[in-house]
Amino acid sequence: MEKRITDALSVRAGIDLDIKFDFIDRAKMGGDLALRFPQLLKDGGPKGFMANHLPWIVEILQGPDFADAIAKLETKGMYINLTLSDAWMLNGAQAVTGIGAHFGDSDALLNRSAVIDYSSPNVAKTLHAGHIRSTIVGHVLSNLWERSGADAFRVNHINDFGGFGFMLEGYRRFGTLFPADMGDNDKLLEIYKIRRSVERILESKKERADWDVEDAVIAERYFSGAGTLEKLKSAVADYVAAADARFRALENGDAEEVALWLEMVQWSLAAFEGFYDALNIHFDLVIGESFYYQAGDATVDAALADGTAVLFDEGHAAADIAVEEARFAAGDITEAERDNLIGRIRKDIGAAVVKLDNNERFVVRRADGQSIYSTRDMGAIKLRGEMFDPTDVFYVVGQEQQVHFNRLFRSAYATGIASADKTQFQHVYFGFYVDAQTGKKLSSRQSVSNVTGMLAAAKVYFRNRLSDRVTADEAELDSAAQELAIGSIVFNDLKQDIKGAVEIDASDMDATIAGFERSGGAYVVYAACRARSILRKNGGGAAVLTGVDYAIDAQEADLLLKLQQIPQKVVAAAKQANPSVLVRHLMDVAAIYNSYYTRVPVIVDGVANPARLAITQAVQVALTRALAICHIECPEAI
RNA sequence: GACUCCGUAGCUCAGUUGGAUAGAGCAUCCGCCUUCUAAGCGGACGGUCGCAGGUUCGAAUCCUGCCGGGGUCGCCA
Repeated sequence: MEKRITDALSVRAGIDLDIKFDFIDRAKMGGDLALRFPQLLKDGGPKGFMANHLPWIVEILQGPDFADAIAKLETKGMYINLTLSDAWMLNGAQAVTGIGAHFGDSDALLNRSAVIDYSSPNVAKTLHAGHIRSTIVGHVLSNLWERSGADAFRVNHINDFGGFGFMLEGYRRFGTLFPADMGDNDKLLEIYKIRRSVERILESKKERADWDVEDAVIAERYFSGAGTLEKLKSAVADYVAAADARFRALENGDAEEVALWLEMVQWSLAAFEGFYDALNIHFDLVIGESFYYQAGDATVDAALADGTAVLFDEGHAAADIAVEEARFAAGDITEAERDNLIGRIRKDIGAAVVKLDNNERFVVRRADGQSIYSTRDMGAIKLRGEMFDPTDVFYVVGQEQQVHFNRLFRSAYATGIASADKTQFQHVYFGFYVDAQTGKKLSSRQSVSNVTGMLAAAKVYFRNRLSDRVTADEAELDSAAQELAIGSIVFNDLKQDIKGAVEIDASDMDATIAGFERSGGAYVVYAACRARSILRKNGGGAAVLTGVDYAIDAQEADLLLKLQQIPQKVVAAAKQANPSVLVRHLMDVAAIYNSYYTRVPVIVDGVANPARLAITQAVQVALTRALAICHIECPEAI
């Protein structure tokens, strides 16, 4: 419809018109569709437009070409409000039902191919709440791109390499000290905990009496005899040196280290699988960052060879320091800033860096020759370019990594491993789960960050709610509860702009899950189930509209127009990398349908009204399919 | 301090890229289950769009400067 109008009016105007179509409310504004013409408005503002352009536009729209679709046309100032015909509305409803399982699909992004990098758990660390967000947002973003016609490649970039020297060394060094009943993966988590505990103590620079109680227990268990800050410091230094040696051996392919590393990675992956199964989310490609190590190293060597990266030596540092001195002398930065920047410049001496504008650097290899995550991220960009030839690459990772990705993307262009003409990179970041009480980010120590616990609690919650109101066998109740649990967590994550924080009440899991339920996921699912219930009662027969003369009312018009907009919303959500664009629209649809359902009976005295049945079929199909794009399944009955 | 995100109703958030009288949900209050599922529906109450300037026929939206909050600050990932 929009295209039809744009084409017809553009021919007459002699230019490609960019028309804004606003969907409006019959009850409030007296129409379905409002037209606005920003280009024609430029000359002379609203008054000029009304004098020079309005008459011919009205003439065309009221002419025979649009008689089938436009029932009424009104002008209000600079707006042209159209009321669409009843027949056009009902045809639209029939079309939605006809498209069925493919409703929501379009070819808007047909020539694009997207790599979506999401979830990215750390081997040997516990999955925290942020991984749920990344996993859900990344998965739904992939769905959105796929359904908009693009190729979407779902990639899980497992962090299986960085810091692994600590694991390899720790596993041997602390092996006899672990509790006897500790499982393999838990040992890895324990090693990480040891490292964090002693780091915290050393950072605090406090003596034994003032150590954090939990940290002190760990330190004493695994570093026996290190009862003073000084002794602990040297014991840890010894551990770090040994860990570095292990990591170097791993990088160099030492058979024994590689074998143990592979075994450890498997322990973690097995633990992650449980989480992905519970969410029913899977990937096209699960590759550890270790896979990209050699490619990354080669990328750095190539960049060093062609001069896009440099071994940052005293000379480079002196030049950069001179720049900062000059900025200080010119009064652009304060003395403290200058000292801070110079400190950082000195720190980078010896490392391989990509020089960026604004006197920034991106370290791509450590001074001691070891790779870091940026090395491997560069390798990943190179190899993915060869594997997928993407037009768009999304990294669905928390907002705390903004600086890293900003520099990574600039470095990718600077070193030529990606071309700005061809590939767009985007860091899709999201807010944290925060404590509802304090507004602060939840720490990984807090129990709610245990993802499997959250899912299990949600399932129990919905299982109890269901058994109160539905009679079904145990298996059906279980699967419905599982779908609602996933659906409500997913919906809660996607209902608002993903940049925002999600509040969790860490002290009360039931209240938290109830909050998820209220956030709207169950509401939308419920609307779809009611529609299905009517269709079931009618015996599943399709609506026959031949010879039906039915006057569409204002609410029906609103509902049907909203359904028609869903495919556009899918595309908009994909392009903006923001699923909430679609989710909010679905909440609107559900609200209108719930009201309609209560107000207007479809089946009276055992006979279904064909037009209302057609509308109900369309709503059922549209909601179910659109929710599926958002990774929310509708149970048969709730 | 630098960078970045945010500030709209008591609370949580929308606001279609500068257009019509700024919208939802929750909370509060009033009504509705003998009628296709009440996880629902109808109604009421509630706003100086952080503050101050500027651009424009027109600003919650764009620009500048303040104020307040979250996050990050790099050879960890």
